[in-house]
Amino acid sequence: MIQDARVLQSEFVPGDIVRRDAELNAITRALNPITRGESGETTCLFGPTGVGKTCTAKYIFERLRERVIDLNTNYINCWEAPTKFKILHQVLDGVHKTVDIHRQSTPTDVLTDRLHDYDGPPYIVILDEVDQLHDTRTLYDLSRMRELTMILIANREEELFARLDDRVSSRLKTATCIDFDPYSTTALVAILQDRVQWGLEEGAITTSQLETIAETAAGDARVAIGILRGAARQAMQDGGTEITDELIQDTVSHAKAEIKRQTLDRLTEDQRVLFEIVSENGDIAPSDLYDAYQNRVDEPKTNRMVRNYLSKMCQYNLIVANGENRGRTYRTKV
DNA sequence: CCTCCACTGGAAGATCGGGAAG
DNA sequence: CTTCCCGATCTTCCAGTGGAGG
Repeated sequence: MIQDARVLQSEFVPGDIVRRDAELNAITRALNPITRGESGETTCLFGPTGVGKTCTAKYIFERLRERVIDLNTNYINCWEAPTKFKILHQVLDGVHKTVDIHRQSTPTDVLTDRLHDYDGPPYIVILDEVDQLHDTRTLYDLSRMRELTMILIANREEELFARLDDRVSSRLKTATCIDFDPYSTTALVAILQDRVQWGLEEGAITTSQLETIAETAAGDARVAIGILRGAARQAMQDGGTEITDELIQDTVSHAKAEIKRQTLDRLTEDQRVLFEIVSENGDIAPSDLYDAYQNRVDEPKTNRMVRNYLSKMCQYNLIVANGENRGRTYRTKV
């Protein structure tokens, strides 16, 4: 039943991007100087998860590599490497400038110097989830590297720019910013159909089933593709040749649980306890939250550290803080 | 209006952990 | 092995904010 499992992975970069023509054109225009061997404009892609930001950026990568012979590219996820050292290290790694830097104890100055010494062909770096960056001055160091073109990907424009210091934001003033809106149900169906065409045998799934998937995914293509993949995999294990409605229902709830588990896996033990407490209590005041946390953990971190955790989890979209100062309460998102 | 105080988040310094040099 | 150095993490301290209650 499954013809090509690769296209059922949400990370798969399709040969054609469905329904993102305007965005593609804008990015292509910003990066056009690269085809002449110059560096392109810094480009920022904003939008919620699963709207095709990463996919579109990677697609552009591929197209540019076809047209430009001398080009270095690199994809960095700032969630996985949020510190200045790791980011700079990975950027240098993309142009093989790190052979002699193994130790963590290399001062970041050494890395910055080496960035500035780079005089190779144009170099494009995608910084995904850039709002997870610990030290936004890292962006300043990167923006001073002349041959480097940055594609920055983040959830919300305001939140990213609010965290930048003046030097960085003035550098990014001229950046091309592109907002990605959530997909409509019909757009999601079109995306799924594209994948189904390459990935599944004919007749394996109906259009109305794709619509069901698209509706539950609520604009998030990653979720939609995840459900499709799960249903196809299960149908194959069951030895069927088509996907039934019940199977879709099962997979939908399964997929939701899976996504939640993955986000929670990215948290530390202390953060997970905090998340549990918040989700058990609905709306909870900061002091009550900290008391509960102290009771539940053997070696509680300080109140200040807990506040760091909470603001981090707000950034991760796991919880929301309502109100300022005294009136603040926390609750889980969604 | 004024004072109190729970809460936030910046800054600075302490501590941890890992890799390298001696 | 010890010592040193780095980034990362955590604590300590504190100024600023704004709602509650006199």
